[in-house]
Amino acid sequence: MTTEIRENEEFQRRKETATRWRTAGYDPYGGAFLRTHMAGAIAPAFAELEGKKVAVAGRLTAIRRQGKASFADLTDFTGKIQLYVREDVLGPADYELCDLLDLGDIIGAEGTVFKTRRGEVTVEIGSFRLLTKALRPLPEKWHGLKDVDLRYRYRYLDLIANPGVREVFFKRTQIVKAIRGFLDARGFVEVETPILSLVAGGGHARPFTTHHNALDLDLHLRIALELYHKRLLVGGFDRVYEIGHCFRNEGIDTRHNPEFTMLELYQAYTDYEGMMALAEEMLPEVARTVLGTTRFVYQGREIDLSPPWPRLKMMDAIRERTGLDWLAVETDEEAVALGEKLGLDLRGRKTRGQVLDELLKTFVEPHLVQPTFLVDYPIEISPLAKRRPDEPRLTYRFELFINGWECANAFSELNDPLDQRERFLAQAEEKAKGNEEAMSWDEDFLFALEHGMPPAGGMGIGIDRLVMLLTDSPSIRDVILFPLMRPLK
RNA sequence: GGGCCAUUAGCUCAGUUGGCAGAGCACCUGACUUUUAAUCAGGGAGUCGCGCGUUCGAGUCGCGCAUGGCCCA
Repeated sequence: MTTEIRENEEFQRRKETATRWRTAGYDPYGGAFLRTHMAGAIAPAFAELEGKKVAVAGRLTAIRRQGKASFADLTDFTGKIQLYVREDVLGPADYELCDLLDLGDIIGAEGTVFKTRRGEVTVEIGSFRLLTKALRPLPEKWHGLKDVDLRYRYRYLDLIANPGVREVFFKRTQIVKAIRGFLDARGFVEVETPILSLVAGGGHARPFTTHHNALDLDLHLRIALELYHKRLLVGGFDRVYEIGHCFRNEGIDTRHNPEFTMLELYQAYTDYEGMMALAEEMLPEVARTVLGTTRFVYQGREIDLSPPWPRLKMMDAIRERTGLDWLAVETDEEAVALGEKLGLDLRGRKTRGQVLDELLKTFVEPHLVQPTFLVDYPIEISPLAKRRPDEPRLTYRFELFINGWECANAFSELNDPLDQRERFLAQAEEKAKGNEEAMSWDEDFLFALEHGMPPAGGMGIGIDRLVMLLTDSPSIRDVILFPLMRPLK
Protein backbone atom coordinates (compact mmCIF):
# COMPACT_ATOMS: atom_id res chain seq x y z
CA MET A 1 0.00 0.00 0.00
CA THR A 2 1.41 3.32 -1.05
CA THR A 3 1.24 6.24 1.35
CA GLU A 4 1.75 8.76 -1.40
CA ILE A 5 -1.31 10.79 -2.40
CA ARG A 6 -2.03 10.50 -6.10
CA GLU A 7 -2.57 14.16 -6.89
CA ASN A 8 -3.50 15.79 -10.12
CA GLU A 9 -4.57 19.29 -11.04
CA GLU A 10 -8.18 18.76 -10.07
CA PHE A 11 -7.29 17.20 -6.73
CA GLN A 12 -5.19 20.28 -5.94
CA ARG A 13 -7.97 22.63 -6.92
CA ARG A 14 -10.56 20.82 -4.81
CA LYS A 15 -8.20 20.76 -1.85
CA GLU A 16 -7.82 24.52 -2.17
CA THR A 17 -11.59 24.86 -2.39
CA ALA A 18 -11.91 23.00 0.91
CA THR A 19 -9.54 25.54 2.42
CA ARG A 20 -11.68 28.36 1.04
CA TRP A 21 -14.70 26.90 2.84
CA ARG A 22 -12.68 26.90 6.05
CA THR A 23 -11.58 30.53 5.62
CA ALA A 24 -15.22 31.43 4.93
CA GLY A 25 -16.01 29.98 8.36
CA TYR A 26 -17.48 26.63 7.33
CA ASP A 27 -16.17 23.13 8.07
CA PRO A 28 -16.11 21.28 4.74
CA TYR A 29 -16.68 18.05 6.69
CA GLY A 30 -19.79 18.92 8.63
CA GLY A 31 -21.69 16.89 11.17
CA ALA A 32 -25.22 15.62 11.46
CA PHE A 33 -27.94 17.04 9.25
CA LEU A 34 -31.62 16.63 9.98
CA ARG A 35 -33.46 15.35 6.91
CA THR A 36 -37.21 15.42 6.52
CA HIS A 37 -37.37 13.44 3.27
CA MET A 38 -35.39 11.07 1.13
CA ALA A 39 -34.72 12.31 -2.39
CA GLY A 40 -36.74 9.59 -4.08
CA ALA A 41 -39.77 10.18 -1.85
CA ILE A 42 -40.49 13.75 -2.91
CA ALA A 43 -41.70 13.45 -6.50
CA PRO A 44 -44.19 10.63 -5.73
CA ALA A 45 -45.67 12.75 -2.90
CA PHE A 46 -45.74 16.00 -4.87
CA ALA A 47 -49.47 16.50 -4.38
CA GLU A 48 -49.04 16.76 -0.59
CA LEU A 49 -45.61 18.38 -0.63
CA GLU A 50 -46.14 21.22 -3.13
CA GLY A 51 -45.29 24.53 -1.44
CA LYS A 52 -44.05 22.76 1.71
CA LYS A 53 -40.56 22.87 3.15
CA VAL A 54 -38.35 19.81 2.98
CA ALA A 55 -34.77 19.05 4.00
CA VAL A 56 -32.72 16.60 1.96
CA ALA A 57 -29.12 15.43 1.99
CA GLY A 58 -26.97 13.63 -0.54
CA ARG A 59 -24.35 13.81 -3.22
CA LEU A 60 -24.36 16.41 -5.98
CA THR A 61 -24.45 14.36 -9.17
CA ALA A 62 -25.12 17.18 -11.65
CA ILE A 63 -24.77 20.95 -11.56
CA ARG A 64 -26.25 23.22 -14.21
CA ARG A 65 -25.24 26.81 -13.53
CA GLN A 66 -27.17 29.48 -15.28
CA GLY A 67 -25.88 32.81 -14.10
CA LYS A 68 -27.96 34.14 -11.24
CA ALA A 69 -29.80 30.83 -10.85
CA SER A 70 -28.58 27.25 -10.84
CA PHE A 71 -29.94 23.74 -10.95
CA ALA A 72 -28.40 20.66 -9.41
CA ASP A 73 -29.24 16.99 -8.94
CA LEU A 74 -28.94 15.64 -5.43
CA THR A 75 -28.75 11.87 -5.13
CA ASP A 76 -29.24 9.71 -2.05
CA PHE A 77 -29.88 5.99 -1.55
CA THR A 78 -33.48 6.28 -2.74
CA GLY A 79 -32.99 8.29 -5.91
CA LYS A 80 -32.46 11.86 -6.94
CA ILE A 81 -34.19 15.20 -6.61
CA GLN A 82 -33.53 18.38 -8.54
CA LEU A 83 -32.46 21.45 -6.57
CA TYR A 84 -32.95 25.04 -7.73
CA VAL A 85 -31.14 28.04 -6.28
CA ARG A 86 -31.70 31.71 -7.05
CA GLU A 87 -29.39 34.51 -6.08
CA ASP A 88 -32.29 36.79 -5.09
CA VAL A 89 -33.64 34.12 -2.72
CA LEU A 90 -30.36 32.96 -1.22
CA GLY A 91 -28.64 36.35 -1.11
CA PRO A 92 -25.42 37.20 -2.98
CA ALA A 93 -23.08 35.99 -0.21
CA ASP A 94 -24.61 32.51 0.07
CA TYR A 95 -25.09 32.28 -3.67
CA GLU A 96 -21.38 32.88 -4.09
CA LEU A 97 -20.74 29.87 -1.82
CA CYS A 98 -22.55 27.75 -4.40
CA ASP A 99 -19.62 28.41 -6.70
CA LEU A 100 -17.44 26.52 -4.23
CA LEU A 101 -19.52 23.37 -4.70
CA ASP A 102 -18.19 20.63 -6.94
CA LEU A 103 -19.72 17.60 -8.49
CA GLY A 104 -19.49 14.83 -5.93
CA ASP A 105 -19.75 17.04 -2.85
CA ILE A 106 -22.26 15.94 -0.23
CA ILE A 107 -24.60 18.66 0.97
CA GLY A 108 -27.69 19.11 3.07
CA ALA A 109 -30.30 21.51 1.71
CA GLU A 110 -33.61 22.87 2.85
CA GLY A 111 -36.24 24.53 0.69
CA THR A 112 -39.68 24.56 -0.89
CA VAL A 113 -41.11 21.94 -3.22
CA PHE A 114 -42.37 23.15 -6.63
CA LYS A 115 -42.61 21.99 -10.21
CA THR A 116 -40.63 23.59 -13.02
CA ARG A 117 -42.01 24.75 -16.33
CA ARG A 118 -40.85 21.44 -17.82
CA GLY A 119 -42.70 19.53 -15.11
CA GLU A 120 -39.83 18.35 -12.93
CA VAL A 121 -40.46 18.23 -9.20
CA THR A 122 -37.78 20.44 -7.66
CA VAL A 123 -36.75 21.91 -4.32
CA GLU A 124 -36.09 25.63 -4.36
CA ILE A 125 -33.29 26.03 -1.86
CA GLY A 126 -33.58 28.47 1.03
CA SER A 127 -30.40 27.35 2.74
CA PHE A 128 -27.77 24.66 2.38
CA ARG A 129 -24.69 23.28 4.11
CA LEU A 130 -21.66 21.54 2.75
CA LEU A 131 -21.44 18.25 4.65
CA THR A 132 -18.53 16.58 2.85
CA LYS A 133 -16.09 17.97 0.33
CA ALA A 134 -15.12 15.47 -2.39
CA LEU A 135 -11.49 15.86 -3.38
CA ARG A 136 -11.79 13.64 -6.45
CA PRO A 137 -14.18 13.84 -9.39
CA LEU A 138 -16.89 11.28 -10.06
CA PRO A 139 -16.77 8.93 -13.04
CA GLU A 140 -18.29 10.26 -16.23
CA LYS A 141 -22.02 10.90 -15.95
CA TRP A 142 -23.25 9.51 -19.25
CA HIS A 143 -21.20 6.38 -19.91
CA GLY A 144 -20.63 5.58 -16.25
CA LEU A 145 -17.75 3.42 -15.05
CA LYS A 146 -17.29 0.54 -17.50
CA ASP A 147 -13.80 -0.78 -16.94
CA VAL A 148 -14.52 -3.93 -14.92
CA ASP A 149 -11.17 -3.76 -13.20
CA LEU A 150 -12.03 -0.31 -11.85
CA ARG A 151 -15.61 -1.36 -11.09
CA TYR A 152 -14.54 -4.24 -8.84
CA ARG A 153 -11.52 -2.49 -7.36
CA TYR A 154 -13.38 0.70 -6.52
CA ARG A 155 -16.86 -0.67 -5.92
CA TYR A 156 -18.01 2.59 -4.30
CA LEU A 157 -17.46 4.35 -7.63
CA ASP A 158 -19.31 1.57 -9.42
CA LEU A 159 -22.22 2.07 -7.03
CA ILE A 160 -22.24 5.82 -7.65
CA ALA A 161 -21.88 5.62 -11.41
CA ASN A 162 -23.99 2.57 -12.26
CA PRO A 163 -27.41 2.55 -10.61
CA GLY A 164 -28.16 -1.06 -11.57
CA VAL A 165 -25.34 -2.27 -9.34
CA ARG A 166 -27.13 -1.11 -6.22
CA GLU A 167 -30.24 -3.01 -7.35
CA VAL A 168 -28.28 -6.25 -7.65
CA PHE A 169 -26.94 -5.99 -4.12
CA PHE A 170 -30.29 -4.91 -2.75
CA LYS A 171 -31.78 -8.02 -4.36
CA ARG A 172 -29.02 -10.11 -2.83
CA THR A 173 -30.10 -8.89 0.59
CA GLN A 174 -33.72 -9.67 -0.21
CA ILE A 175 -32.81 -13.19 -1.35
CA VAL A 176 -30.95 -13.93 1.88
CA LYS A 177 -33.78 -12.42 3.88
CA ALA A 178 -36.34 -14.54 2.05
CA ILE A 179 -34.33 -17.69 2.79
CA ARG A 180 -34.12 -16.80 6.48
CA GLY A 181 -37.84 -16.11 6.54
CA PHE A 182 -38.60 -19.44 4.88
CA LEU A 183 -36.40 -21.46 7.23
CA ASP A 184 -37.33 -19.58 10.40
CA ALA A 185 -41.00 -20.24 9.63
CA ARG A 186 -40.25 -23.96 9.49
CA GLY A 187 -38.56 -24.19 12.85
CA PHE A 188 -34.96 -24.02 11.66
CA VAL A 189 -32.62 -22.36 14.14
CA GLU A 190 -29.90 -20.12 12.76
CA VAL A 191 -26.47 -20.90 14.22
CA GLU A 192 -22.92 -19.65 13.95
CA THR A 193 -20.13 -22.20 13.78
CA PRO A 194 -16.35 -21.76 13.65
CA ILE A 195 -14.60 -20.34 10.65
CA LEU A 196 -11.21 -21.22 12.12
CA SER A 197 -10.62 -24.86 12.87
CA LEU A 198 -7.95 -27.50 12.97
CA VAL A 199 -9.55 -29.57 10.22
CA ALA A 200 -11.35 -28.03 7.26
CA GLY A 201 -13.81 -30.76 6.45
CA GLY A 202 -17.18 -31.29 4.84
CA GLY A 203 -16.12 -30.52 1.30
CA HIS A 204 -13.71 -31.32 -1.48
CA ALA A 205 -11.38 -28.35 -1.70
CA ARG A 206 -8.02 -27.06 -0.58
CA PRO A 207 -8.32 -24.83 2.47
CA PHE A 208 -6.53 -21.63 3.42
CA THR A 209 -4.17 -22.01 6.34
CA THR A 210 -3.43 -19.52 9.06
CA HIS A 211 -1.75 -19.52 12.43
CA HIS A 212 -2.88 -18.78 15.95
CA ASN A 213 0.03 -17.24 17.82
CA ALA A 214 -1.01 -17.70 21.45
CA LEU A 215 -1.77 -21.40 21.01
CA ASP A 216 1.00 -21.78 18.41
CA LEU A 217 -1.48 -23.66 16.28
CA ASP A 218 -1.87 -23.98 12.50
CA LEU A 219 -5.52 -23.53 11.65
CA HIS A 220 -7.64 -23.76 8.50
CA LEU A 221 -10.43 -21.55 7.26
CA ARG A 222 -13.59 -23.58 6.77
CA ILE A 223 -14.49 -24.88 3.32
CA ALA A 224 -17.98 -26.00 4.40
CA LEU A 225 -20.29 -25.86 7.39
CA GLU A 226 -21.37 -29.48 7.48
CA LEU A 227 -19.40 -31.19 10.23
CA TYR A 228 -20.18 -28.64 12.95
CA HIS A 229 -23.87 -28.67 12.05
CA LYS A 230 -23.98 -32.43 12.46
CA ARG A 231 -22.32 -32.10 15.86
CA LEU A 232 -25.29 -29.87 16.73
CA LEU A 233 -27.70 -32.64 15.69
CA VAL A 234 -25.81 -34.97 18.03
CA GLY A 235 -26.28 -32.31 20.71
CA GLY A 236 -30.03 -32.30 20.25
CA PHE A 237 -30.69 -29.49 17.82
CA ASP A 238 -33.56 -30.55 15.58
CA ARG A 239 -33.22 -28.17 12.64
CA VAL A 240 -30.29 -25.83 12.10
CA TYR A 241 -29.04 -23.59 9.36
CA GLU A 242 -26.26 -21.13 8.76
CA ILE A 243 -25.56 -18.63 6.03
CA GLY A 244 -21.91 -17.78 6.08
CA HIS A 245 -18.65 -17.39 4.24
CA CYS A 246 -16.59 -20.39 3.26
CA PHE A 247 -13.11 -20.20 1.80
CA ARG A 248 -11.57 -22.36 -0.88
CA ASN A 249 -8.00 -21.96 -1.96
CA GLU A 250 -8.53 -22.39 -5.67
CA GLY A 251 -8.68 -20.45 -8.90
CA ILE A 252 -10.86 -17.47 -9.69
CA ASP A 253 -13.26 -17.37 -12.62
CA THR A 254 -16.77 -16.19 -13.45
CA ARG A 255 -18.28 -18.73 -11.05
CA HIS A 256 -15.63 -18.96 -8.30
CA ASN A 257 -14.40 -16.47 -5.73
CA PRO A 258 -12.05 -17.77 -3.00
CA GLU A 259 -14.47 -16.39 -0.43
CA PHE A 260 -18.13 -17.13 -1.02
CA THR A 261 -21.40 -17.58 0.82
CA MET A 262 -22.98 -20.92 1.62
CA LEU A 263 -26.28 -21.86 3.09
CA GLU A 264 -26.28 -25.17 4.86
CA LEU A 265 -29.21 -26.66 6.70
CA TYR A 266 -29.78 -29.90 8.60
CA GLN A 267 -33.05 -31.45 9.65
CA ALA A 268 -33.33 -34.43 11.99
CA TYR A 269 -35.59 -37.39 11.19
CA THR A 270 -35.87 -36.71 7.48
CA ASP A 271 -33.78 -37.81 4.51
CA TYR A 272 -32.78 -36.71 1.02
CA GLU A 273 -36.37 -37.02 -0.16
CA GLY A 274 -37.26 -34.44 2.48
CA MET A 275 -34.43 -32.22 1.20
CA MET A 276 -35.74 -32.43 -2.36
CA ALA A 277 -39.16 -31.39 -1.16
CA LEU A 278 -37.64 -28.53 0.84
CA ALA A 279 -35.62 -27.27 -2.14
CA GLU A 280 -38.64 -27.47 -4.43
CA GLU A 281 -40.52 -25.33 -1.95
CA MET A 282 -37.81 -22.90 -0.92
CA LEU A 283 -36.30 -21.76 -4.21
CA PRO A 284 -39.62 -20.97 -5.93
CA GLU A 285 -40.71 -19.05 -2.84
CA VAL A 286 -37.49 -17.04 -2.79
CA ALA A 287 -37.91 -16.25 -6.49
CA ARG A 288 -41.51 -15.21 -5.98
CA THR A 289 -40.55 -12.97 -3.06
CA VAL A 290 -37.74 -11.27 -4.92
CA LEU A 291 -38.88 -11.34 -8.55
CA GLY A 292 -42.60 -11.89 -8.14
CA THR A 293 -42.41 -14.97 -10.37
CA THR A 294 -40.69 -18.34 -10.66
CA ARG A 295 -39.79 -17.77 -14.32
CA PHE A 296 -36.86 -15.59 -15.23
CA VAL A 297 -34.29 -15.13 -17.93
CA TYR A 298 -30.63 -15.78 -17.26
CA GLN A 299 -28.28 -14.50 -19.94
CA GLY A 300 -30.89 -14.94 -22.62
CA ARG A 301 -32.06 -18.36 -21.42
CA GLU A 302 -35.44 -18.79 -19.79
CA ILE A 303 -35.47 -20.73 -16.56
CA ASP A 304 -38.59 -21.91 -14.79
CA LEU A 305 -38.38 -22.88 -11.13
CA SER A 306 -41.94 -24.16 -10.82
CA PRO A 307 -41.96 -27.58 -9.17
CA PRO A 308 -41.90 -30.49 -9.39
CA TRP A 309 -38.39 -30.90 -10.77
CA PRO A 310 -37.33 -34.02 -12.64
CA ARG A 311 -35.21 -36.58 -10.82
CA LEU A 312 -32.50 -38.09 -12.92
CA LYS A 313 -30.50 -41.05 -11.64
CA MET A 314 -26.84 -40.33 -12.16
CA MET A 315 -26.09 -43.78 -13.53
CA ASP A 316 -28.92 -43.42 -16.06
CA ALA A 317 -27.66 -39.97 -17.07
CA ILE A 318 -24.14 -41.30 -17.64
CA ARG A 319 -25.41 -44.26 -19.63
CA GLU A 320 -27.61 -41.99 -21.71
CA ARG A 321 -24.84 -39.49 -22.51
CA THR A 322 -21.85 -41.82 -22.86
CA GLY A 323 -23.18 -45.36 -23.13
CA LEU A 324 -21.10 -46.25 -20.10
CA ASP A 325 -22.13 -48.48 -17.20
CA TRP A 326 -20.17 -46.70 -14.47
CA LEU A 327 -20.91 -49.31 -11.81
CA ALA A 328 -19.07 -51.84 -13.94
CA VAL A 329 -15.93 -49.71 -13.69
CA GLU A 330 -13.96 -51.16 -10.82
CA THR A 331 -10.42 -49.87 -10.83
CA ASP A 332 -8.76 -46.48 -11.16
CA GLU A 333 -6.86 -47.70 -14.22
CA GLU A 334 -10.07 -48.76 -15.93
CA ALA A 335 -11.69 -45.40 -15.13
CA VAL A 336 -8.77 -43.42 -16.55
CA ALA A 337 -8.70 -45.56 -19.71
CA LEU A 338 -12.43 -45.12 -20.29
CA GLY A 339 -12.20 -41.41 -19.59
CA GLU A 340 -9.44 -40.97 -22.11
CA LYS A 341 -11.36 -43.04 -24.65
CA LEU A 342 -14.24 -40.59 -24.27
CA GLY A 343 -11.87 -37.72 -25.02
CA LEU A 344 -11.54 -36.31 -21.50
CA ASP A 345 -8.36 -34.36 -20.82
CA LEU A 346 -7.58 -35.90 -17.45
CA ARG A 347 -4.07 -34.53 -16.84
CA GLY A 348 -3.16 -35.59 -13.33
CA ARG A 349 -6.58 -36.98 -12.47
CA LYS A 350 -6.11 -40.64 -11.83
CA THR A 351 -8.77 -42.01 -9.49
CA ARG A 352 -12.30 -43.27 -10.16
CA GLY A 353 -13.74 -40.32 -8.26
CA GLN A 354 -11.77 -37.75 -10.20
CA VAL A 355 -12.62 -39.30 -13.56
CA LEU A 356 -16.29 -39.46 -12.65
CA ASP A 357 -16.23 -35.81 -11.62
CA GLU A 358 -14.74 -34.90 -15.00
CA LEU A 359 -17.20 -37.12 -16.84
CA LEU A 360 -20.17 -35.41 -15.21
CA LYS A 361 -18.80 -31.94 -15.88
CA THR A 362 -18.30 -32.72 -19.54
CA PHE A 363 -21.20 -34.94 -20.54
CA VAL A 364 -24.04 -34.53 -18.06
CA GLU A 365 -24.13 -31.21 -16.23
CA PRO A 366 -24.24 -28.87 -19.26
CA HIS A 367 -27.56 -30.45 -20.27
CA LEU A 368 -29.25 -29.76 -16.95
CA VAL A 369 -30.54 -26.26 -17.67
CA GLN A 370 -34.00 -26.40 -16.10
CA PRO A 371 -33.98 -27.41 -12.42
CA THR A 372 -33.09 -31.10 -12.20
CA PHE A 373 -32.19 -33.35 -9.30
CA LEU A 374 -29.30 -35.59 -10.23
CA VAL A 375 -29.72 -38.40 -7.69
CA ASP A 376 -27.87 -41.38 -6.21
CA TYR A 377 -24.22 -40.39 -6.33
CA PRO A 378 -21.61 -43.12 -6.09
CA ILE A 379 -20.03 -43.67 -2.74
CA GLU A 380 -16.46 -42.77 -3.73
CA ILE A 381 -17.35 -39.11 -4.23
CA SER A 382 -19.88 -38.95 -1.37
CA PRO A 383 -18.01 -39.64 1.86
CA LEU A 384 -20.64 -38.10 4.15
CA ALA A 385 -23.79 -39.54 2.58
CA LYS A 386 -25.74 -42.58 3.69
CA ARG A 387 -25.28 -45.71 1.61
CA ARG A 388 -28.19 -47.17 -0.34
CA PRO A 389 -28.94 -50.61 1.13
CA ASP A 390 -30.24 -51.84 -2.23
CA GLU A 391 -27.05 -50.75 -4.06
CA PRO A 392 -24.19 -50.18 -1.61
CA ARG A 393 -22.02 -48.55 -4.26
CA LEU A 394 -24.48 -45.64 -4.38
CA THR A 395 -25.66 -43.17 -1.77
CA TYR A 396 -28.79 -41.25 -0.95
CA ARG A 397 -27.35 -38.06 -2.35
CA PHE A 398 -28.47 -35.57 -4.95
CA GLU A 399 -27.27 -32.37 -6.48
CA LEU A 400 -29.65 -29.83 -7.89
CA PHE A 401 -28.64 -28.37 -11.25
CA ILE A 402 -29.93 -25.14 -12.74
CA ASN A 403 -28.46 -23.61 -15.87
CA GLY A 404 -25.89 -26.42 -15.90
CA TRP A 405 -24.57 -25.30 -12.52
CA GLU A 406 -24.50 -27.20 -9.26
CA CYS A 407 -26.86 -25.15 -7.11
CA ALA A 408 -27.51 -27.48 -4.19
CA ASN A 409 -25.91 -30.57 -2.75
CA ALA A 410 -27.81 -32.73 -0.30
CA PHE A 411 -28.06 -36.17 1.17
CA SER A 412 -29.40 -38.46 3.77
CA GLU A 413 -26.67 -37.89 6.33
CA LEU A 414 -24.42 -40.78 7.14
CA ASN A 415 -24.93 -41.44 10.86
CA ASP A 416 -23.18 -44.82 11.16
CA PRO A 417 -19.87 -43.91 12.82
CA LEU A 418 -18.13 -47.10 11.73
CA ASP A 419 -19.12 -46.61 8.10
CA GLN A 420 -18.04 -42.96 8.40
CA ARG A 421 -14.65 -44.07 9.66
CA GLU A 422 -14.25 -46.31 6.62
CA ARG A 423 -15.21 -43.43 4.34
CA PHE A 424 -12.56 -41.20 5.91
CA LEU A 425 -10.11 -44.03 5.40
CA ALA A 426 -11.03 -44.20 1.71
CA GLN A 427 -10.58 -40.43 1.45
CA ALA A 428 -7.19 -40.67 3.10
CA GLU A 429 -6.19 -43.26 0.49
CA GLU A 430 -7.52 -40.92 -2.20
CA LYS A 431 -5.42 -38.13 -0.79
CA ALA A 432 -2.38 -40.41 -0.73
CA LYS A 433 -2.94 -41.00 -4.45
CA GLY A 434 -2.47 -37.28 -5.01
CA ASN A 435 -6.01 -35.93 -4.92
CA GLU A 436 -5.45 -32.72 -2.98
CA GLU A 437 -9.17 -32.13 -2.75
CA ALA A 438 -9.91 -35.38 -0.92
CA MET A 439 -11.67 -34.92 2.40
CA SER A 440 -9.62 -34.56 5.57
CA TRP A 441 -9.83 -36.95 8.48
CA ASP A 442 -11.76 -35.55 11.43
CA GLU A 443 -11.43 -37.81 14.48
CA ASP A 444 -13.30 -35.32 16.66
CA PHE A 445 -16.29 -35.53 14.32
CA LEU A 446 -16.21 -39.34 14.47
CA PHE A 447 -16.18 -39.12 18.27
CA ALA A 448 -19.36 -37.03 18.06
CA LEU A 449 -21.07 -39.50 15.69
CA GLU A 450 -20.20 -42.34 18.05
CA HIS A 451 -22.54 -40.75 20.58
CA GLY A 452 -25.40 -41.05 18.11
CA MET A 453 -26.69 -38.63 15.51
CA PRO A 454 -30.34 -39.00 14.57
CA PRO A 455 -31.11 -39.81 10.96
CA ALA A 456 -31.22 -36.53 9.10
CA GLY A 457 -31.32 -34.78 5.79
CA GLY A 458 -28.90 -31.97 5.03
CA MET A 459 -28.42 -29.56 2.16
CA GLY A 460 -25.97 -26.91 1.04
CA ILE A 461 -26.80 -24.12 -1.38
CA GLY A 462 -24.35 -21.68 -2.95
CA ILE A 463 -25.88 -18.30 -2.32
CA ASP A 464 -23.72 -16.43 -4.83
CA ARG A 465 -24.81 -18.58 -7.76
CA LEU A 466 -28.42 -18.30 -6.72
CA VAL A 467 -28.04 -14.51 -6.65
CA MET A 468 -26.35 -14.60 -10.07
CA LEU A 469 -29.32 -16.50 -11.51
CA LEU A 470 -31.96 -14.27 -9.96
CA THR A 471 -30.18 -11.02 -10.91
CA ASP A 472 -29.06 -12.15 -14.39
CA SER A 473 -25.44 -11.43 -13.44
CA PRO A 474 -22.84 -13.01 -15.75
CA SER A 475 -20.01 -13.15 -13.17
CA ILE A 476 -19.84 -14.06 -9.48
CA ARG A 477 -17.92 -10.81 -9.07
CA ASP A 478 -21.07 -8.94 -9.99
CA VAL A 479 -22.80 -10.29 -6.87
CA ILE A 480 -19.91 -9.95 -4.39
CA LEU A 481 -19.42 -6.37 -3.21
CA PHE A 482 -15.66 -6.59 -2.87
CA PRO A 483 -14.34 -9.56 -4.86
CA LEU A 484 -10.74 -10.58 -4.35
CA MET A 485 -8.43 -8.67 -6.70
CA ARG A 486 -4.74 -8.85 -7.21
CA PRO A 487 -3.14 -5.72 -5.76
CA LEU A 488 -1.89 -3.10 -8.18
CA LYS A 489 1.91 -3.05 -8.66
C1' G B 1 -1.29 -23.65 -16.23
C1' G B 2 -2.34 -22.63 -21.96
C1' G B 3 -4.52 -19.50 -26.00
C1' C B 4 -6.73 -14.95 -27.59
C1' C B 5 -7.96 -9.82 -26.54
C1' A B 6 -7.53 -5.15 -23.90
C1' U B 7 -4.52 -1.24 -21.32
C1' U B 8 -3.99 6.37 -24.61
C1' A B 9 -6.37 12.88 -20.05
C1' G B 10 -10.28 11.99 -13.80
C1' C B 11 -14.21 8.92 -16.93
C1' U B 12 -15.87 6.91 -21.97
C1' C B 13 -13.18 6.22 -26.26
C1' A B 14 -10.63 7.56 -31.44
C1' G B 15 -5.58 7.54 -33.19
C1' U B 16 -4.43 5.98 -40.83
C1' U B 17 1.56 3.31 -43.87
C1' G B 18 6.13 4.30 -38.08
C1' G B 19 6.28 11.18 -38.84
C1' C B 20 3.90 17.48 -33.79
C1' A B 21 -1.10 13.36 -28.68
C1' G B 22 -7.05 13.71 -30.22
C1' A B 23 -12.70 13.95 -29.16
C1' G B 24 -16.97 13.95 -25.73
C1' C B 25 -17.99 14.35 -20.58
C1' A B 26 -15.47 16.33 -16.24
C1' C B 27 -12.17 20.80 -14.95
C1' C B 28 -10.87 26.42 -15.46
C1' U B 29 -12.42 31.70 -17.42
C1' G B 30 -16.52 34.63 -19.39
C1' A B 31 -22.11 35.14 -20.75
C1' C B 32 -26.87 33.40 -19.11
C1' U B 33 -32.99 33.80 -13.22
C1' U B 34 -37.41 27.35 -14.88
C1' U B 35 -32.48 24.19 -16.73
C1' U B 36 -32.21 18.85 -16.97
C1' A B 37 -26.71 14.72 -21.35
C1' A B 38 -28.54 22.93 -20.40
C1' U B 39 -26.47 26.24 -24.18
C1' C B 40 -22.68 29.68 -26.30
C1' A B 41 -17.36 31.59 -26.51
C1' G B 42 -12.40 30.69 -24.90
C1' G B 43 -8.64 27.75 -22.02
C1' G B 44 -5.80 24.05 -19.21
C1' A B 45 -5.00 18.98 -18.67
C1' G B 46 -0.97 12.94 -20.84
C1' U B 47 5.07 8.47 -17.53
C1' C B 48 0.16 6.49 -24.56
C1' G B 49 0.28 0.10 -18.29
C1' C B 50 5.92 -0.95 -17.22
C1' G B 51 10.79 -2.36 -19.25
C1' C B 52 14.10 -3.63 -23.15
C1' G B 53 14.91 -3.63 -28.33
C1' U B 54 14.44 -2.29 -33.90
C1' U B 55 14.53 2.61 -36.28
C1' C B 56 16.81 9.08 -38.18
C1' G B 57 12.08 8.78 -35.60
C1' A B 58 7.67 4.13 -31.75
C1' G B 59 1.00 5.23 -28.96
C1' U B 60 1.83 2.36 -33.64
C1' C B 61 6.74 -2.87 -35.01
C1' G B 62 9.40 -7.05 -31.90
C1' C B 63 10.48 -9.40 -27.08
C1' G B 64 9.61 -9.63 -21.82
C1' C B 65 6.67 -8.25 -17.57
C1' A B 66 2.19 -6.36 -14.96
C1' U B 67 -3.16 -5.91 -14.42
C1' G B 68 -7.86 -7.20 -16.28
C1' G B 69 -11.35 -9.84 -19.54
C1' C B 70 -12.98 -14.10 -22.47
C1' C B 71 -12.18 -19.16 -23.82
C1' C B 72 -9.74 -23.83 -22.66
C1' A B 73 -7.68 -27.13 -18.84
